[in-house]
Amino acid sequence: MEETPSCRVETALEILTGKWKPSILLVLITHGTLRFSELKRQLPNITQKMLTAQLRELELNDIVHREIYQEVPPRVEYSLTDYGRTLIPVLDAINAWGEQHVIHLEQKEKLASASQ
Amino acid sequence: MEETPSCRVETALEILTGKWKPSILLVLITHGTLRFSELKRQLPNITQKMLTAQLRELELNDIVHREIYQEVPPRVEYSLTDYGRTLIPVLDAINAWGEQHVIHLEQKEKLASASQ
DNA sequence: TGGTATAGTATCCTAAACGATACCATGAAG
DNA sequence: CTTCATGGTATCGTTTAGGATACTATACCA
Repeated sequence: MEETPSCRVETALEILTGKWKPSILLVLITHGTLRFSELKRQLPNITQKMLTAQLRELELNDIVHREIYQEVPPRVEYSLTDYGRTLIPVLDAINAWGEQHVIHLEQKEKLASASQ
Repeated sequence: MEETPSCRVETALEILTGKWKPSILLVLITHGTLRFSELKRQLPNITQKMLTAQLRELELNDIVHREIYQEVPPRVEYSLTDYGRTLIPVLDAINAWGEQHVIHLEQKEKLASASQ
């Protein structure tokens, strides 16, 4: 456990990467509190197993709060923690870069096909 | 190819993730131009295969420039492109969040062991 | 008595990422 | 004519991520 910049970047990226974590976070950011089944409805192709697993990891890192209501059938609600909300600017920065990267790649394509 | 925020975030994250890409980028940011062997020296545990593969991907995405000199033994130099440098603020944001996240987790640990 | 809803686990399988190791081409230096 | 350095490929095996599917507990409702 050294304290290099690349180690810190990797620590942060661990939280954001995985096939589903960005989508889960964005759904929670835009919808606030959601129960498990609602979350699943917003992510049409995720399996129950993956949704559970990713939520557990986010919970372990204090990003997501899990509230269980003792009812039958069960009700479990997920939301961002205050701490989790500190990720929003980071996601925004990544989103902004990704947005213009798509444009950058399109222009590169155009140049490549024009020069043929 | 839809244009959702989560798709853009994932596009950007594809470039940053992988076991070695953050380290490679940070080495190139701090050292400027490096030849293959120097890059490898800075990343003690990477295999030649992985270094080559990751550099090729970064090159494809226009992040890294590869300059071949026709000499024997071969000389190949890698550096960030101008475009690649636009990633630096993003990496900085991720790094800053990762830095305080390490602290956050330590404090959580402390609280957990104190309450036992 | 049996079906329904919710939020999961458990088990097995595939595909992709990653790693270890061996090999290759070139020309200069000895 | 052999050796060395560089910047790679090729091949194989392992490990991890992710997916498909089946199963579970609980209480209510018909």
